[in-house]
Amino acid sequence: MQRLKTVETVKQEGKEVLIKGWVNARRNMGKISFLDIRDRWGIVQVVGVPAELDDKSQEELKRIRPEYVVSIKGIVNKRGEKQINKDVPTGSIEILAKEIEVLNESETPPFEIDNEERQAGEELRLKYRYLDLRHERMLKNMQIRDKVMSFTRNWLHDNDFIEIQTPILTKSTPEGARDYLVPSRVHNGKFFALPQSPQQYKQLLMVAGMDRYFQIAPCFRDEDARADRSPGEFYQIDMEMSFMTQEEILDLVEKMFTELIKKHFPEKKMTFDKFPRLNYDDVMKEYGTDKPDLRKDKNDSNELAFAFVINFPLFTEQSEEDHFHGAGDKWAPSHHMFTAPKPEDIHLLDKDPGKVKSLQHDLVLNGWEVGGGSVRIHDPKVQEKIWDLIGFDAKQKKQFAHLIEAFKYGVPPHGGIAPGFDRLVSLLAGEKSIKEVIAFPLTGDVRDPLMESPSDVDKKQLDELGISIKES
RNA sequence: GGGGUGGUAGUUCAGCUGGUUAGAACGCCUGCCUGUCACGCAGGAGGUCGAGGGUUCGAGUCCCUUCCAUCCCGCCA
Repeated sequence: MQRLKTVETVKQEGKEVLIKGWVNARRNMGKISFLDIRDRWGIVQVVGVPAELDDKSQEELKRIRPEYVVSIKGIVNKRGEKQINKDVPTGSIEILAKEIEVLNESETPPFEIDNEERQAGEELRLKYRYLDLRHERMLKNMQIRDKVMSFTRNWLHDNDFIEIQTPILTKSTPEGARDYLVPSRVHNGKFFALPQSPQQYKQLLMVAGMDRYFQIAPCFRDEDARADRSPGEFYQIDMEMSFMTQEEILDLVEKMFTELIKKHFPEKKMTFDKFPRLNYDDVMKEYGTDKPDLRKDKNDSNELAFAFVINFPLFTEQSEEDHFHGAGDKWAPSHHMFTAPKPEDIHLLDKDPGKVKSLQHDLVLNGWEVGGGSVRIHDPKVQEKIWDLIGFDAKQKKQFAHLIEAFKYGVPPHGGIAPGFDRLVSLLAGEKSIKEVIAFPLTGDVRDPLMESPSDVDKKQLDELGISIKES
């Protein structure tokens, strides 16, 4: 006999069914007991009456405790008028048990799984994440994440994007954040870096003629965590397109997210049908931040106020001691060094770099930055000029020689955007912290209490890598 | 690197200006209960008050040191 999902039993009135799952609750009334059986799809009530059970099943019924894994065969009965529970999808029926088997016992969990108002501390939740994920809310968050992931994939495929995996072991370059480094065994003393974003690869894919690329890309940055910032690793919906203007890129992103909300989140209210395109200068003046919360009701997590911020300055000025990664001048790119200046401002690069606006665009949602991108530089001469302005020396330029080399061979005008996947899902799930939508997140101080990583390694491993560690 | 907040039962927390035997809720164990659905009722077990030192007749409470957790700033092109 095939097992049914708990929620499917509601359609099986009068029939014999087999269900398997966890004991969510047990209510013992003396001669009659009720069990709430939980699986990924929901909960169904099982009625245990000794007279209906063989000896073995009676014994099994007695020993059942919460979180035991059980297999139950029984008849689906309609509940009496007074017994109907409107709060549960399967509340109109119950299963009269005929055979009960305990498939596995469970120790008492270290915290109450189903207690919304008294939730365990984060350290404990993460140490026992597999129990924490049994919570209805966490299951829902994983399902939302899955929906956003599959919708995005399908939508982009339907719109002529090709999904391509770029390397995880790549090269450390003087870009924004601190790199995670991976020592090379074959080349002792040299290191791979984990990608902060597939930025250069996706631009090279445009040179390769892929036209429209995307990847749900893992990104790694060794910077400290925040509520909206996962430490270590996170995902971006990384997109790059050839022959597209900035406005065409923004239109496409707007269309994708509008259709996502319409299809999977019909309960959400969009503040703007057409995402406003806001000037950076105006936004800073009016809201004092480049990621304003534009909701009409700031407390309504069902309201979604998407907007684009454009016309960023190409550079930000920086102080003497705060040089851009050792580079020598006072200008740092406000987005990244591949961002194109607005064509009409190129003449200002020599005279007044601070006045140059760029083709950068940010996507903001309810006060969070949920994506950034730009139209890129595709003229090697302009790229060279940008590097000079941020003070790159010959050695630093050489680290990007491959890109300049590639740009000699017919590079199309191109640009892209990378919406932050985890942030987007957090906002759609109504969660304040990004950790709530990641199955196994790291703690704020970059640990995994479950696996206990990072960890020590064998001396033999270190020797192979040519690494010695100071004894403390 | 800097700052805020916290650490008391398995969990979430209360515990006042220092003063008998450190409490609550939930969870757990035992018993009773044939219509519950977070069942109910009766009883019970469970604590090195993060650790070390100090002040005091007396410290969960005050002081010092230290460890741990969590949030924010810096940082995150």
